[in-house]
Amino acid sequence: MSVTNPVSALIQPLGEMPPESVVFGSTDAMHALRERLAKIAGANVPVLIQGESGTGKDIIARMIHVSSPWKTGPWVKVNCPAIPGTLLESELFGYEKGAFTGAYGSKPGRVEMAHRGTLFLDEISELDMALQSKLLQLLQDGQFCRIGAQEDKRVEVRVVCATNRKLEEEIINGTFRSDLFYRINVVNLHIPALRERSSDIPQLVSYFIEHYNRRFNGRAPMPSAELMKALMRYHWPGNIRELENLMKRYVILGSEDSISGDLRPHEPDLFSADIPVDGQVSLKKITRQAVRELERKIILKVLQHHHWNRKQAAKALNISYRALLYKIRDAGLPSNRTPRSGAHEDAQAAVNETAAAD
Amino acid sequence: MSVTNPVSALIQPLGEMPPESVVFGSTDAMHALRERLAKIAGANVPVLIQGESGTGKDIIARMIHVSSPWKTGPWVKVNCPAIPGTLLESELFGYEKGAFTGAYGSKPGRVEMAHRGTLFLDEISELDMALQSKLLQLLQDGQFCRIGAQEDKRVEVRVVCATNRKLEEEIINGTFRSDLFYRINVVNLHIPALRERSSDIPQLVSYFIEHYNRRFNGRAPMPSAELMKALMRYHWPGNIRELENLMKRYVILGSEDSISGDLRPHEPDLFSADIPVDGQVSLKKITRQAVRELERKIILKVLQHHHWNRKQAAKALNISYRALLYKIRDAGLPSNRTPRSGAHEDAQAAVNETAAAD
DNA sequence: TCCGATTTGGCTCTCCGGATGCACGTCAGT
DNA sequence: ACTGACGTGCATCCGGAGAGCCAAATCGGA
Repeated sequence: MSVTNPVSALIQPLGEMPPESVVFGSTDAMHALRERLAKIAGANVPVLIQGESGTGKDIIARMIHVSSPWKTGPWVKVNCPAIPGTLLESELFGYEKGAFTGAYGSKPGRVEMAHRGTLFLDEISELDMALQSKLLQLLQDGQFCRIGAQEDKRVEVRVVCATNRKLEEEIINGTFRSDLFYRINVVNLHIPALRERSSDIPQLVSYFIEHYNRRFNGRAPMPSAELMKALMRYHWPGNIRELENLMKRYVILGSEDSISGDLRPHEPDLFSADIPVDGQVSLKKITRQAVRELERKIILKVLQHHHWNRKQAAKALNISYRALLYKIRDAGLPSNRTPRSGAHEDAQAAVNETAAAD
Repeated sequence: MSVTNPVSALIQPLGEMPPESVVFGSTDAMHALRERLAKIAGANVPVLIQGESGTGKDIIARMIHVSSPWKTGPWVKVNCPAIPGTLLESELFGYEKGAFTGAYGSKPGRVEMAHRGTLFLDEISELDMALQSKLLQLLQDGQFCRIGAQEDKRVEVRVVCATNRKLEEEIINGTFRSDLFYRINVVNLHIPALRERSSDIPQLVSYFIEHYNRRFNGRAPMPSAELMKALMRYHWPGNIRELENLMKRYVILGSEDSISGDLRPHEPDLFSADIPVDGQVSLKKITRQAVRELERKIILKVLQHHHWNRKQAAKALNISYRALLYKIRDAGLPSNRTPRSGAHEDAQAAVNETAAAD
């Protein structure tokens, strides 16, 4: 999982991908995933890949590409959060001369570049509303429009999206369009977290050690049984990427001690709202958390209903304006929001276009 | 003008539209809708289409267009929320050279492009007030004015609007002009949600399966009776679009298991974040209620785990013994004593009995 | 039957988090 | 410049949660 510059490097070195057996391991869930992938690769339908950060979503996406009929076509990856709002649109859809100050020439967007190939949108949850709409149109009828252009263009692209968040929640929060979700969620690949398939860890470990031994001319031996056990017990918040980096360090430093310190055991999950009968769990904290959560949902809903007019919302909620602000703040909701359409700040970027949704 | 181009794209492959029988199904409400549509298509009056997201408002709108006398004219669709505020105006009405910085040339708007054709405004509730006014003028006397232009222009367009919100409420909220509403609401087509016409689902399912079998060279059989029942029970928040995508997935993946997981029945969440949109229902009350509910569950569980020993339970919950008693009381939990040798005719025992004992 | 332990309810008192009102500054539209 | 909505800081106030105390009820055991 070479982390390259998110946007450049269009045609990525596919050769660096680890062999299939390593990617998938031997867990049931991953077997199912592999089969599913084989089935869907050939059909030109959008794919949504969901999985925690570091689970290798980009590798899966690339595998979809190379096993599809468009494998000879371009492979274009766009890492959405890496590009600030306004630029992302021009990056994706391109622009015509004079579309905005500084646009002296015209430029094709990534979407066009991906014609007859695969367009991979990483972290799609980060797209702002306006771009979501444009993307939706692209998915609905294969059309899009450069910024500042008069007419629509038509492309054929296979779209693969990835995210590490639960889009369902984003929809409830109002930060993701539900119609876009239904559109990209035709096929859903959920990649389990590494800790959920710890039986694959030995295989991965040996692969990485071998790989880095070769690359660094190392002689690091297989880890001891105890260390392997520790590796399997660890909960890997960074998933495979973390494992890979740890193995890299192990090979370079060459001693087990140098990494065993990082494997501190399973910290107590503070957010498990469930009712852990066993240990002491302050009821206060749980209820507090729950109240926050609930308030957040309600406030969000009411605010949306009132077009983010806080005064009205506060009145509707029967709390003081000031209190609502408090709650909004510590609910982590956007504290500055232009009233409509969710699109803020960019004065003049996005132009044009029908985009879909009914 | 280059109108033809954008519009060429807009003259969409209507061939891809499902046959009428599928769009409408056999529900009474949809029959009525079809008749109504036939009646109004020919008259040059504005139409307002209301229906949840994904119910196929755009298809209906297109059907209006193709069955109207202007079917040879352009079909122009504008998705309002896709375009941030200021730009939408130039997009809709066009601008003259020099109207604002960056306007080096003049540009016709979508309204002009739709001359002698149909203009479809999707999600019209997202229009801001200023544009609502301009649109109102257009509807009233067929005139509009490019940004920066001196004189008005005149066009003949059939205007069709769609929204998934209740405009009546928007009016009350002051976010939609009532006069515009009356103007576009001359004919009102309300499209029922899919869940409200579940008897159409089998027909739709078979249509989609056939369609996608053909497109993907699939061999997916009709779903089993149980699956069909599940499909009809599901509440389809994404309406037809969701159904379509689910069927797509079914055809591609080829197994019922691959989709049955998505049909989980309408679970009302742990403590649902429901209602408050309607009237002003205080937030406090709701949260209070929710907290009670949650506390009740937790306390019950902890108590059971501790064999109804309140002292231990209180300690486990990190609250004072006394406080636990309070909570137990106003959670309506059995406040009786060791239920063992009940020489006591407690009204509400019922619960514990067997539980305690040791 | 009596004594101590445990449980429970009722009653205050205190304390703190959250809610409020007010003042002031900012920003955008007019 | 004026207005209205929004954001922030500050002093204040309120109510509910918690703690402490006491009395009554009940049980176990002698």
